Amino acid sequence: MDSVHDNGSCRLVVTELSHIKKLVAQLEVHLGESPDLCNCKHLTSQIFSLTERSIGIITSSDFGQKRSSTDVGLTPSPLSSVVDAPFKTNKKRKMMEKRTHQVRVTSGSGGGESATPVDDGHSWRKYGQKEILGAKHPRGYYRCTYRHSQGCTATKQVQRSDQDPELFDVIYLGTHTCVLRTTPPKPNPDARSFLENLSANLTVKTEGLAVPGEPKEWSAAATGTPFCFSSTPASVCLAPERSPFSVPSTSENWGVSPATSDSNHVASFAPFEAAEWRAQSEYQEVVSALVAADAPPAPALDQDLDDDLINFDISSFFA
DNA sequence: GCAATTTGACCGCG
DNA sequence: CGCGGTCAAATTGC
Repeated sequence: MDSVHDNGSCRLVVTELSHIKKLVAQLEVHLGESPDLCNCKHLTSQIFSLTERSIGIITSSDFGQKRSSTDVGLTPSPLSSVVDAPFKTNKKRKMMEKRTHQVRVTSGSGGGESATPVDDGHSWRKYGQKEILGAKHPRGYYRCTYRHSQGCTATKQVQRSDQDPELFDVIYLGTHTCVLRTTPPKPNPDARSFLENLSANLTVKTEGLAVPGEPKEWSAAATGTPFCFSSTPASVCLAPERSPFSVPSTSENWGVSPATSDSNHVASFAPFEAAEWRAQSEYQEVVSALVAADAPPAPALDQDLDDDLINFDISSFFA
């Protein structure tokens, strides 16, 4: 974990992110000349602020150490960490493993709350919600949709952070024994092509410039593409299948992920299968934020991911 | 009509 | 006894 905070690496990332900022700024200038492209300008500003945030996170050295009172007891470790917490000898109650893990959702356009932190590739069904003492936001309880049909005992709890509305604590309990649907082709079999694809899409979007002002703005964020490079998930986010997310009917989506009951086709990244998740997810988070998808973390990518992906990122992103 | 979500009640642990 | 977790009836959405 400490290795992640290695100074050199951080500096590198910061440098690269700064580079992105510059590029985006340039891009914005260019876009400014074309009235049609104001929507893209909007995107660039989103990218810009996102990048800035990432830099901030990194330079704060603790990677988003912002404390939220609710963190106490939930996530002993910093942002987006996966924690193995051997359960305190509870007799019968939950001898299952517990993994805590924070997820940041960036809704970019300030559209307020977005609906779902991440979809982890499993189908969850909400079975409860509770106000938690001392926490502003209630906690949502989810179990695997296939609990009965396949006897899968996995559950998760999702709670929004008090202070940072974009931060969610997700606690996974137990392991999935259900059969994951056939893993769809990973969005990033190769980071390079992945990003080329991305930039290609960006280009297309620049030209297409579909309906800007639609209520999409919000739904885009809620749609399961929390990281907003676009308001049209299908085009940029490389996970077009994810769009059918139904925003929970509640006005208070605050964060209980929409139980992804319909996420049959979601690019899978299962916290349990992807054992590599650990601390490197700190970088991953930044990376995935930049990449506008939360899917990438596939078992295949290991520690190499950090550096490689970031490098790819920077170089091919706007190239 | 079915499946998913909501929400108050219930239960067990500390 | 309070709090957190789960259950299950009612409600809502597709």
